[in-house]
Amino acid sequence: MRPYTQVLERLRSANLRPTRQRLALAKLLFDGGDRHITAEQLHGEAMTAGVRVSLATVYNTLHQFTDARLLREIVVDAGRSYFDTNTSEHHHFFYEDSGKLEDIPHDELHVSQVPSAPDGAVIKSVDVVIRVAAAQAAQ
Amino acid sequence: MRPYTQVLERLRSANLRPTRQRLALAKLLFDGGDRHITAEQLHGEAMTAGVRVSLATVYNTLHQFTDARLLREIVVDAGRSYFDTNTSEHHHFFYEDSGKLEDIPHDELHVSQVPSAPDGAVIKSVDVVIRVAAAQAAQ
DNA sequence: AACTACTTTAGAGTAATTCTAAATTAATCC
DNA sequence: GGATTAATTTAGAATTACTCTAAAGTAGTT
Repeated sequence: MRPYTQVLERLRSANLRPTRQRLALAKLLFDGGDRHITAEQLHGEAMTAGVRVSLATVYNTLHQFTDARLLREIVVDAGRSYFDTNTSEHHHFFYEDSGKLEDIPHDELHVSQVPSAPDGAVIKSVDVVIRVAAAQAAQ
Repeated sequence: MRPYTQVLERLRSANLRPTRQRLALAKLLFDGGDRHITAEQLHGEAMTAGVRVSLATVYNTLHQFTDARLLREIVVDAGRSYFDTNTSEHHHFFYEDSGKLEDIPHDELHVSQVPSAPDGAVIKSVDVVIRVAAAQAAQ
């Protein structure tokens, strides 16, 4: 269990204390490669791993990590937020049947001719979601 | 108030009876050009217009219309579904500040090199959302 | 060790949506 | 056109995901 230098630094620069709960959640989030996870799922994993942490703290932590750019929030499903440990620019497949998300590497999909934002507004992100489902009638 | 031939036909082909509530909601939805509206908003409009209809029926009707391809459901905001009266292929600007959606015509934005769906799955849609906010720190 | 500010937490509260079971209405059949 | 059957609507309860609150706990500082 080596010290998470990157996490620690990010926490410090965001003025977030490296508490037991934040470090345990960071370990669950960032030790498994690229992940897409909901708050309830992460809370479940913490419980399973024997980490005592409340659901409220999981929500707080996910939002703080998102603000600190350690996570990215993804909305693809009504009434549920996913958090993505991959913060680099990329897009997603969304499996409607299972509710799973999968990264599409940045170089495998290109959006061209992005219209400019209206006056006084700036583009915050360009999000592409390709929804897929078990083979049957498409669209 | 001419008879909504298209709506009536779609309802018929979806085995949905043209009830007072469905016809009134169809009128509110399809009489104003392209619209992006939530269930609560539509229910509010119905109330204002003096149409007696329950919120449950508004939800049922929106989903039935979506299944009948009269509407398209759009998820851009955690915990809120929008319904779009424009069912042709196009994408959206989402104004994070106001919660408003705006169409991007199909020919103004192009997604290239769409990766193919994994085996056994089909692509149901490719949705692009450009999130914009009042000018300040971008991304 | 003491102080102060930040954190965590249980549980209440909220918003959007879905469910349920009873009442209503539409379409069909004589 | 009234009776029958099946679809529809509805109020209100239930559910889900999430946020808030205020009290107790913990971290960093002196």
